[in-house]
Amino acid sequence: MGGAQGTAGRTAAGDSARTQAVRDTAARLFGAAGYAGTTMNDIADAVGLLPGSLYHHFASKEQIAAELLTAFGTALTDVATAAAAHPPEPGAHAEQRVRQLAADVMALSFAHAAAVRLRAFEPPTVATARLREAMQLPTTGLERAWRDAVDGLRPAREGGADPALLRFALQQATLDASGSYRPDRDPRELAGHLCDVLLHGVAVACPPDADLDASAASRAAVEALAGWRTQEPPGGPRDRDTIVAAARTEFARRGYDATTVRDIAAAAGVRMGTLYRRVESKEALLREVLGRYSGHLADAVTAVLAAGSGEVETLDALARVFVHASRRFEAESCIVRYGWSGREAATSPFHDYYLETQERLRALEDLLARGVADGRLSTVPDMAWHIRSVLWLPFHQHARTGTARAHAFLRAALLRGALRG
Amino acid sequence: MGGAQGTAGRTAAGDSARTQAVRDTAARLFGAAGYAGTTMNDIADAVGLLPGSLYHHFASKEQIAAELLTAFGTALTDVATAAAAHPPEPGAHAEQRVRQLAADVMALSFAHAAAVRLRAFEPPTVATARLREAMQLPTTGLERAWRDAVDGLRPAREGGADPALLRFALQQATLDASGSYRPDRDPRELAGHLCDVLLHGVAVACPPDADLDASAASRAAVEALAGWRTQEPPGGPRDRDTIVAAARTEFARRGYDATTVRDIAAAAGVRMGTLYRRVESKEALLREVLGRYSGHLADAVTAVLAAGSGEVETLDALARVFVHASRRFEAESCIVRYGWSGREAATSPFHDYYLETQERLRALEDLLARGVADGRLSTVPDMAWHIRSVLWLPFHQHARTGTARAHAFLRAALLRGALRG
DNA sequence: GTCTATATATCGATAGAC
DNA sequence: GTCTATCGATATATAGAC
Repeated sequence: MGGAQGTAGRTAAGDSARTQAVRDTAARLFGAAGYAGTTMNDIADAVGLLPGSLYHHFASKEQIAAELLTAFGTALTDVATAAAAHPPEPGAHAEQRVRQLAADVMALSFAHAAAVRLRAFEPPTVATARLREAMQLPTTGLERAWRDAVDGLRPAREGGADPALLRFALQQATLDASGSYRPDRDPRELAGHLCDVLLHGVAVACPPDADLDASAASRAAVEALAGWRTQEPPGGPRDRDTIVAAARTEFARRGYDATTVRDIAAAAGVRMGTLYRRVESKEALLREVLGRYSGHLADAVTAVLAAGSGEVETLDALARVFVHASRRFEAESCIVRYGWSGREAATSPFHDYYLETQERLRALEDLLARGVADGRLSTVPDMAWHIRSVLWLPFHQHARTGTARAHAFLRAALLRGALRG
Repeated sequence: MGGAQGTAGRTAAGDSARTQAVRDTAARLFGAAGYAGTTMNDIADAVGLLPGSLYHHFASKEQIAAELLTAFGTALTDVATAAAAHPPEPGAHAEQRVRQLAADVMALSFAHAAAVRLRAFEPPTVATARLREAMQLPTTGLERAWRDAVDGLRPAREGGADPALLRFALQQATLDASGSYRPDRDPRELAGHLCDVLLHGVAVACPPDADLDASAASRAAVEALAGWRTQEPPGGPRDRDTIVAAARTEFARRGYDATTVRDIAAAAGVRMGTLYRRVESKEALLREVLGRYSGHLADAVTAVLAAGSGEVETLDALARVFVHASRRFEAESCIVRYGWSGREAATSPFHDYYLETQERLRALEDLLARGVADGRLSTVPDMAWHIRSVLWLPFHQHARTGTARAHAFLRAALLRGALRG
């Protein structure tokens, strides 16, 4: 197995060419704009039909999405089954097995980008019961495959990368890859470079923990993190901030698109009239939530970069920042994850946030370039993208993983390399 | 109790005037055009709102209908409870009790015409589960009230009117009255005249059964009924007649509006293309079904009227005809029952059939007028309407009632009077 | 298999009554 | 200042016809 997993993975025997065209078009649009963000009208326009005619091919919008998810699940099971067919062997082959699995899964993630988007980037509350069921991919086989593959690696040294977190990172990053990388890249090459980063690390020589903890960048990070803790006291019950806080919670639960102004008003305990007296629009609420979030992030990142430490120490401090950010701003992480679609459109309320993340990515690229230039960092193609996707992994979602353990893993894997001795 | 049961029966405390206006308007339109025949757009137009604005007042179209049905059920229970409060006494008061109950129920039927229409004249298949549940009126109390009232009447002579069928006729005719009479009549007067007809009969002197059976009208009726039995042999499987027969069955099951052309094609075992090759339109199918039906009815009625018997014998023969028609053309009876709304519109596919029923009603009126003129029939206001509603009662729906027993009941009640000695 | 017409329903936003 | 009732736009879906 392994190889090409093109649109063939989504075809169903016996379907007419037009039915297939509808499915493919829907997949493209779902992948780009999400389920709620894609209307039957959009699909019909793109295919060249009238909206009602779609219902000759599919019983409902939901059914199209469910079929895409099912096809993805089937393909994943096939990959896991093929991986299980070759029992793991310790030693030299082990790394190759991990790389093979990463490449296979990442290829699937790209081939089924719509399903990935639906499963991982769509808030569960917008989906009906049937669609939620289809979102539950059969990942037990895949988890077993990752466990076998990672267990085959040379046992970690004392203080090395936590194998459980390594499994988690590899599985999560490869499965959701199509949401983290640009679609024109080769997923198998990306998988290889991601493995380079996680298994071998990017620091040519890495200082001991004590030195990293004592760096100026680290101290700047810790200080910025302390600033995040300042919680504004909740004002009066009908205060504007109360509404913003309610919007934040609701956006995180349902996603921006699926959250109605009525939801927010109900959660804030006010009526529509009051809400619209306090805030301009639903979009303004999102901009405010994202603005505060991005401001906090920018403060911390700027402080770390300005501390003047070496590139390795700076990268370590950034890891500390992002690990804490995933926790402290879990709601905002959900919001941007769900709302990531259409981010590039200038009219999108996510656009400003998107631009700021692009700025931070460029700053990271500059940092890495300096590190490569002065010989402190090894180089890998698209290194900034890989590092960003690893820094943003939701480690806190993995059972009992606190920020300290997550940060320790990032040091061990990202800087020193999970396989390095 | 008893008295006025105007729109007050449908009001709900705490509703705004507009909400009440929406409910009342919906009731009016549902009563006139049925559930499927009334759109939210129609209601909104009539109230002076946009369709979407209706959803501020009611969660769904279904909810409006369910509230109307519930209000009708509550009012019926109140009537039954009030009737039970006065235990029945044998003797002179008994007839008055029956008349009181008939008047009360018929008044409710008129005040809740929309609910009556929804419950009795709407095919169950168009309703959702929740609406079907609301259609199940709490009639056990009412049945008990009718049993008590009718049992209080003087026991029937040997060969007199069957008390069970008398209960059935009174309950059915009063409950569905708003579907059988014009809405501008006073329901309490109508109830009184209906009781006159059923309890005292319209024949001044009624010949014995043997003479009725031997009349020329009776022989003409029996001969016409035999003609109905000629079943056209079902042609080829894709024959036009096969499609017409399938349409007849489907229309009866779901009602004309709710039956789709796809339903008919599936039932006939043909594809849409074949169907449209054989028949002109869905409407043409209905016209053909109703045309055959009306033709058979007209043949029988014309033959009976042309037999030249006396008015009493002729009426008895007509009773025979309609009792058999309810059975032989049960499907058609359902179809016209469900499709009765909008019958007066010239564009309605039911219009032709409606005109023919009007003709038959006029013929019945002429017959009755002759009978009154020559002293053979007693006179009651709107007599033809009452007789028609009794002749069309679906006796076969009452447990184990065959045509012979139903015809015997009509002779005993309609001609001789259930109470006459 | 597709079109045209139209159904029920939702949602962001706002005007105006209280 | 607050909230109710409304609009305008648009969503998903169905059905007759060809």
